Amino acid sequence: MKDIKDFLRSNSLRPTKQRVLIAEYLFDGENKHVTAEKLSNELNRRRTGISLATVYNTLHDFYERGLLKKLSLGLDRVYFDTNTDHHHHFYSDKEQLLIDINNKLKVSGLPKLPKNKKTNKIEVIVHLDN
Amino acid sequence: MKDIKDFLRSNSLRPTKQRVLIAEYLFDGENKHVTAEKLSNELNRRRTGISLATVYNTLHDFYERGLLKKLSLGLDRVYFDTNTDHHHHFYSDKEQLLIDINNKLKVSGLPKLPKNKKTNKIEVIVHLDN
DNA sequence: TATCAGTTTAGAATGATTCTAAACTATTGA
DNA sequence: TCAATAGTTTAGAATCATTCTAAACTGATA
Ligand SMILES: [Mn+2]
Ligand SMILES: [Mn+2]
Ligand SMILES: [Zn+2]
Ligand SMILES: [Zn+2]
Repeated sequence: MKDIKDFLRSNSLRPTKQRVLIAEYLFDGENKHVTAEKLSNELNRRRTGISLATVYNTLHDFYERGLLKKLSLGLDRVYFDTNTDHHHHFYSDKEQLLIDINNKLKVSGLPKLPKNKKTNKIEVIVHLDN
Repeated sequence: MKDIKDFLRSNSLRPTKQRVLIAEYLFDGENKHVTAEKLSNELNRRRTGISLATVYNTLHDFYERGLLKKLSLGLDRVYFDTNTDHHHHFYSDKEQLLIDINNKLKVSGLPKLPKNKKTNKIEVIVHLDN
């Protein structure tokens, strides 16, 4: 798609066929939470022949351009989030469940910050069971 | 210390000299956030000769007995928290900073839960910069 | 004190991620 | 058009926190 190539170029990324295929999947309109492994599986399902190294490189490139958010919620497995607005999550480690909370959550009652520190962002994770 | 041996026994843990030394350090009255590596370094500083495997085993044993909380905040490194009350954190990945928020935070404006799910706990992480 | 379940330990294994360095390709200026 | 080059892809090695293995050790019990 011409659109996706321009999208990549406008983010200082050469529109290689690998990046085009990955971007087409990730930015198809619906928000996604993917791990490198899950994305790689999906790309294999599509017979793209894209290597796992390229999946990692591309996710990292997109992240550095601000096209993805990076989530480190549980142990050892990084999620990349196509929803780059500030938002929160329902999360279940056991069920590999990750759902956006786009509502305006409000967190009140915070104590004063440590000296010489400023808040970067407030992250709310609603851990689910059952 | 007799107290610590009883404390361990009352939690179905044999008071070996390794566990006694680790418990003495962890439960000395001030709340701590330790990684296996940081705890191992501290124990080496004290010339205890406790192996890293035992540090992992003991942290895990204490966690299973509910004597520690487990925190997976950033990438790849697990923190164990001697504060077992429900609480939140100021956190800086870059500075390895982790400070308890014991105030009664309030989170309001949550949307309805996904079907057939219930909230286990709400975790608030205030990410700090600078 | 003998027995045995529980514990400790060194070292191997695991697994997500990063690194390396060689082959490949999109871009561009002549 | 196309050579030159900077950027990209890739297989496989390396990294590193953590877990596993299985053999040696020890606290509890009778
Ligand atoms: Mn890891
Ligand atoms: Mn790991
Ligand atoms: Zn999200
Ligand atoms: Zn804490």
